[in-house]
Amino acid sequence: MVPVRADARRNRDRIVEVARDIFRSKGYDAVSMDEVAKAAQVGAGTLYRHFPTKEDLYDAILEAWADRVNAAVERALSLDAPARERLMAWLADFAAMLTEHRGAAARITAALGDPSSPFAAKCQTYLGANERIIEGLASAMRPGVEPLQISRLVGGVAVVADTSEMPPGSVASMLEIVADGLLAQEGANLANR
Amino acid sequence: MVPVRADARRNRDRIVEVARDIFRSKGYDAVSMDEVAKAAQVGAGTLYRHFPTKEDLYDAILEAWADRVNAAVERALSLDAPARERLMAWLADFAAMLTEHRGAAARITAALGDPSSPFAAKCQTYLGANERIIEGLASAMRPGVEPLQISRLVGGVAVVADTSEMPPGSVASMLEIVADGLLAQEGANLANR
DNA sequence: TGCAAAGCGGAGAGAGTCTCCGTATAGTTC
DNA sequence: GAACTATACGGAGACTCTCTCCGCTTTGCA
Repeated sequence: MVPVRADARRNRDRIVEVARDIFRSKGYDAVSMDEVAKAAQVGAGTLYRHFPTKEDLYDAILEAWADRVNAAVERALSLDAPARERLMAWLADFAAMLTEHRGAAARITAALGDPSSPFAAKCQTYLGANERIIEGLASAMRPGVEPLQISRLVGGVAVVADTSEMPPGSVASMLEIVADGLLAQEGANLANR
Repeated sequence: MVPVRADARRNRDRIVEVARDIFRSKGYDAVSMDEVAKAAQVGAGTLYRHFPTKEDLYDAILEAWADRVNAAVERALSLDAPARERLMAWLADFAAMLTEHRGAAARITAALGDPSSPFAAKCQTYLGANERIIEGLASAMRPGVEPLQISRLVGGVAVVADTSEMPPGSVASMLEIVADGLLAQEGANLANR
């Protein structure tokens, strides 16, 4: 086992903690690495040794994310409500988590199909969550829907919400359209075909 | 009326022409303004006098866009086919136009609610097109759908498609889900509620 | 206490966007 | 067609951001 020097661990922890606050208050794109280094009182070299890219740093900040995603799935599935309402609960929770830090939704969603991304582990969590949703609501779900599709649809809505200064409620109404699409049964709209 | 010097007009036209090719081959983000200036054989100062920002330059490149958007609407509405098919024709055309230049979908979609954006005029075209679609397919359309909602949903799908290296067909299947959501009638999924 | 090995930090390379301002030229006036 | 002025040109460089290199410092073990 490789020993980790105490100063290294201390610096790493302080960087993550400080960076989390800065990202939350200013958004991903508006934060420079120099700014993080200064705030954490380390040199740029130190920052970059711990986190080779800005995305790696962001990935470390999202450490606890997986747990929250899984909790949201369980919460939605365990609701005593119709399938549509449970689906909406999940979609809304997930979109909210994606837009928690400005600029994050686009990066995470873009990484969905890229195993080499620093966010690959987060994406697996995300895809797994949607897999659970599809299983849990199987009887009501549109036939043939895949986790990747739901992930991308909600990701797309989240990206737009993130970059558009939308009034509250707008996101929800867009998600309702997506939800209805995801629940559409064959022949449900036969009259329109 | 303010006279326009011949050299100025010549340069402006050449810049737009050259830039269109470069953006098409490399994508918005991968092109630097210096590169455009060099290719158009003008100095950086000249480029920036004609187009104060990179987005202004891009806006000029999209000059003929409005016509194509409107043509796509007319084409979709005039199809002799069920509403769902006509809606899909439009959504697919529009998503394709948005992803024509890599990086453009995100910028145009983000500008939808921002009247001060250089793309404001393009956004009006886009919103107007969706207004026509809603009117044209009114009887089949989900009650209460607004142009801004469709614009953002398709924009979201386009952004994801643009940043994700998706296999052909994936975009279409996501748009089908959106289309079904947009056509969902009250009570259509009653069994799930 | 001594000494590798690991870690630190900041100057600066490289890439962008965009500005400033001295120079050149188009178009008008006589 | 020469002189003049408003307009346009061009490129050096200011500023910002990500990320690297390498001489110096600190840690933890013997």
